[in-house]
Amino acid sequence: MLTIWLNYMVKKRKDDTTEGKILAAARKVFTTKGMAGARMQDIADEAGINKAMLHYYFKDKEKLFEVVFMEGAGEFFPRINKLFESDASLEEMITRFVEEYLDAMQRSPYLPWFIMNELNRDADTFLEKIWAAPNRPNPAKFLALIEKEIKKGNIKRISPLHLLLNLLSMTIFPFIAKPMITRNLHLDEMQFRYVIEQRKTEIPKFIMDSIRK
Amino acid sequence: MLTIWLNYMVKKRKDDTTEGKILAAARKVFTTKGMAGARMQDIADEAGINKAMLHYYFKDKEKLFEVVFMEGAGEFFPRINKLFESDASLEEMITRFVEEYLDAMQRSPYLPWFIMNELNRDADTFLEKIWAAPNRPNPAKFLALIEKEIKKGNIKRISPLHLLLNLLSMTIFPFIAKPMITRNLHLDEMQFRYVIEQRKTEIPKFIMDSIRK
DNA sequence: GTCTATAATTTGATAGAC
DNA sequence: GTCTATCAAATTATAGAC
Repeated sequence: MLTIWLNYMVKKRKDDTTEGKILAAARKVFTTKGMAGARMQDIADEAGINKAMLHYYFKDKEKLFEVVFMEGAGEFFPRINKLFESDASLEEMITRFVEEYLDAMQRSPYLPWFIMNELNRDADTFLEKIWAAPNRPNPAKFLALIEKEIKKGNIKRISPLHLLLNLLSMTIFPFIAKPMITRNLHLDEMQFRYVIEQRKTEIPKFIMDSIRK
Repeated sequence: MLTIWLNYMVKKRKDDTTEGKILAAARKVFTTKGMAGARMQDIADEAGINKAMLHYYFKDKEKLFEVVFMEGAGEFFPRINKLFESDASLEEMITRFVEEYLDAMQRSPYLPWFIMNELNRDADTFLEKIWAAPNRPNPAKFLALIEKEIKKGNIKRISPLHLLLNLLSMTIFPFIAKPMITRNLHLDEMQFRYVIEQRKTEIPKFIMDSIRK
């Protein structure tokens, strides 16, 4: 009885089903090599099965890629929205956004690069679908809040647009430039993680120091 | 006599030779689609010639890619070095770096993405070669200058590493995220150029406001 | 559902005429 | 140097046995 229950729990774990193994493998290969560079054979090997299974479960390469991409975009974009749609103060908003975003990206470091990458290749195809999703990125509220804070005299006069760009840049860029950064600054994996950890406080401090009156 | 001279001048223009046409086409295709996504046929079409010519001039795809990549990296990295090795003051250094970098990228907007992209794919292969080049990126001097300015009490205590990361992020990231940015903020090509133009003053101001005592 | 074997397609590269 | 036609290799996709 216990074994049945254990079996059930284990079987339920996504990564133990064939479909789950394929998805995990596809995620890994697509996010590191991109759509064009990924090979179906690599994905099959990574999943420990054969190519035919990939087609059995996901029809063709494009379909499999789309699942992985949309899943990735779904993780990448809503975190931006959390920032935009929260009711917190500006400082709190910024702090929490940086923290949560860096945490999420520590778990999937290749995600920012992967999303940006495929967006550069095929912006219209994918942005169309992301756009249609319920939690599409909407910076309007964040921009409006900054305007309000300026008018209330709480922060310096600054372009809301550029503040937003600065925030996103400082948070996301290090993951995209990771190979360049680790190499040029002689950082190993652990040290890079530590630098990212530091940025959770460094970025909000840097921003607030700049806009505080 | 005049026509001979004119002919000579015209023939000398790189883009009018077959080799020049190929290089220009390869630049365009490789920087937008990447090594894996680029097709030799696309390059040939873009150049207005046939595939055989590509191999006649550049042996194979990999060799052609390497020429384009190293040429691009040669343009991308030395501008970082100009910052690192100048004798200017910190503020002047930052201002000039941002200005020159954004100018260069306005001319080749896909360059940052292209370099980062291939570095993500094949970091060791290319960083090895870039590293061997005489003008390899060397942030040490910039980091040292920041330390000095802190000790002299000219600026706030701040982590030099994070300041460097912030500077690079804010300058380079918008070009990598261009499709996302233009789409989400409803910017057309002209407006994007204008925003970049604004950043030449916005970024240095943002940084100096943050680190000034 | 899973496998092996094979077909079909795409794409890089070359041969050979001009 | 340039072109057309063709080959060779890599890669996606499917057929069919179990």
